[in-house]
Amino acid sequence: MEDTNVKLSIKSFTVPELMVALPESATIANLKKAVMEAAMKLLGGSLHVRVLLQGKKITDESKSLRQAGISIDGKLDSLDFMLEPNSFPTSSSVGDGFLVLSQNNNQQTLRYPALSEGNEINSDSFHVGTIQGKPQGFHEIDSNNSGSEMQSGAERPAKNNVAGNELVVPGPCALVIHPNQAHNSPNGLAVVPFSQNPAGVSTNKRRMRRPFSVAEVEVLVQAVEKLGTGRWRDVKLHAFPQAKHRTYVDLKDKWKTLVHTASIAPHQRRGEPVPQGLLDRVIQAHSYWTAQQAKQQTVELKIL
DNA sequence: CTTAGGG
DNA sequence: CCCTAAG
Repeated sequence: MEDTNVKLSIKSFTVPELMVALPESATIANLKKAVMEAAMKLLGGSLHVRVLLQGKKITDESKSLRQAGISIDGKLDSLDFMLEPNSFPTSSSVGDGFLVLSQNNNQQTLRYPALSEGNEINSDSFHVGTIQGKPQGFHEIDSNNSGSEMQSGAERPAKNNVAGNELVVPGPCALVIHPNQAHNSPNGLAVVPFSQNPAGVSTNKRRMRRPFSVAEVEVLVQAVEKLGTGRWRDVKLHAFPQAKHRTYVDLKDKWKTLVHTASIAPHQRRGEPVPQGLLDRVIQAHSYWTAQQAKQQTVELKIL
């Protein structure tokens, strides 16, 4: 039995989101120190490494890489590693499902809101890096790490979070500066644990990439064939009522890419190949509903 | 909040 | 995926 080595390289680690608060009078040096302390505190605590393949977490640790689908020929679309606080043991006792990087229970507790999404993947785990496997044992890495930006734009205009029954976008942490009072701490700086955004600072975190599976595409196409391309709210409700991710805007965007995908040569397509049969249906439906929409507009003009 | 498109 | 002007 061949046992080829699956070589992987992690291009870079995105530091988990850190919370830092300090007075405006603090210096850049103070800022650096505060961030350093937050980082050290995080690393000092025990963390877990979670492995995700194409957005789905791999829970069965007894699986071999090959069985899990992490093989050279397994056209790995995206292998992700995330660091998670060792707050709540997922299920079993010790040494269970994860690799414990560090077993140090430091003093102050940096809290990371554990907002789970039922059966879905915890969207607020820390995305650390992405690795991609290539057919020939070559490996690239998704340079697009969606992690915390600790550079300049640490803040943006407040976003209106949809608070409906769905469309839940956690994003509890971000590096923010408390413009308010100077906490009483050794040097006026303080690494504080916060639950939300006390100062009303926008918590914007890019969502993790979740490539549509062929099965999902199938469902989407089915829905669009029935409902058309102008009622994404309904498409979402009919095709992905339970998927917390996959908002109607996502579905609309996916349809857009599908239409495009169907128009380009197969060799130019990326990701898991979508059956040509499905792409044909995409074109059919797209064509049909586009014409339908044109007719609608004609009617509207007649009325006017 | 939903549509509809550009970014 | 994100951002947003319009509706």
